[in-house]
Amino acid sequence: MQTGSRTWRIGELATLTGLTVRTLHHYEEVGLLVASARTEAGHRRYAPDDVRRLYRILALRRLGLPLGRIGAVLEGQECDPRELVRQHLAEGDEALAHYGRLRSTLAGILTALEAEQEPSAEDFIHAIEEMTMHSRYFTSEQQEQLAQRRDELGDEAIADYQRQWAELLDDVRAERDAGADPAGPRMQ
Amino acid sequence: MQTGSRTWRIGELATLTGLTVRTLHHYEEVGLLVASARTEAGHRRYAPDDVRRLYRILALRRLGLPLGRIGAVLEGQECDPRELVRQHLAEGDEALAHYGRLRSTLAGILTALEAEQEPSAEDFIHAIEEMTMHSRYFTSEQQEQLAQRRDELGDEAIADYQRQWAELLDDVRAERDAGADPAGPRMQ
DNA sequence: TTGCTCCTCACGTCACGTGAGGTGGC
DNA sequence: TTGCTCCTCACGTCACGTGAGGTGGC
Repeated sequence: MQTGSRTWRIGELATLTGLTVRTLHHYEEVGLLVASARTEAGHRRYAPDDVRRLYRILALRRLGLPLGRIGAVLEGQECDPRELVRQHLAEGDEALAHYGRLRSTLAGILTALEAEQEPSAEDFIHAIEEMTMHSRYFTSEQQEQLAQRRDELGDEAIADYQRQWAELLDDVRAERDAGADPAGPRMQ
Repeated sequence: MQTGSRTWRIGELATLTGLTVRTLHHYEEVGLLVASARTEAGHRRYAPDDVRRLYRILALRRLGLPLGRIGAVLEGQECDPRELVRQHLAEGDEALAHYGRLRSTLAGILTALEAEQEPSAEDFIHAIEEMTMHSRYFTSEQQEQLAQRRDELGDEAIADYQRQWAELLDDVRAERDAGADPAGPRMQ
């Protein structure tokens, strides 16, 4: 234990790992990495065991685990690591699929905007509305929400919901077309 | 202006959009969507124009824009929407590439873990270390950081840095192998 | 003695969630 | 009168960033 082995100062670890000093402070605050010693003046001294732990923290962090999970893994609290990795993969793949859809939407918007020479914010909003709202009034996320609610509320509630949305948008559209807005070239 | 057109209560909009009431409160706090009227008792009343604005907010939010940017777009402050979309695509694609690398790492870890029957946290950490640290001591993100620093600090500083990391890990390893740790089956 | 590093508060970020405690409208 | 909805604080979340104001070590 008390072999005179090398210790590291906080700034050294920060430089070596690319973390900031504040980040190491934070890890200590949440109990993830507590310097095993202090000098008389209160300066942190990290022992080799601390460095080993930090090294593992960084590895786990690279996987995108939140700090709490990292702590649990290091304390051996994580019951089945396979399950953790599987969940993590599933979440990542879902995000991936989500971005796939978003990406094609964005690309479509960009194409539409590039057809104009000096696109205005109005054009932008129009392009977005066209691209994102094409499935009648519902986006895919909203449809997922709907699917959930269908279970909770039943079909007729959903039908009612859809009727309300349609009514709402019709009202809004009617309002606009009534020309109550004298603000000029609202529609080109 | 004062046509007796329909108004909506905050709860109605929440139900219709799938947002929470709190979220609508928040949008008002940050000035993104302020109800255009209040009842005597202070209850918010949303006019058709408000609903139209909310509709656009939701469309822009689906693109993953932060609320501040959404506000800027709606006020016409966003100078070139094409540039915004391009940036957004670039950021997304970078995240996509990042996840691609992470995904294969995760899959490798999972394969390694599934070879065991009852993997321990130790196995987990080992698998991660193997997978994430294979490029000598540096992960790809750290290598990017290094590339940046190389410009700032110069090559010999980087070489020094690498020497320190190697030395550090050697020290730590020597410490471990010296058997100062009586905690049992640390290495299988 | 001059810098550079270190220390501890403590507030800010982002988009809300989650009560607490009280009132309005059908 | 009973619920359901609405209101305004105000703190919590997550992983730190960013000063403020002061001390330690070569």
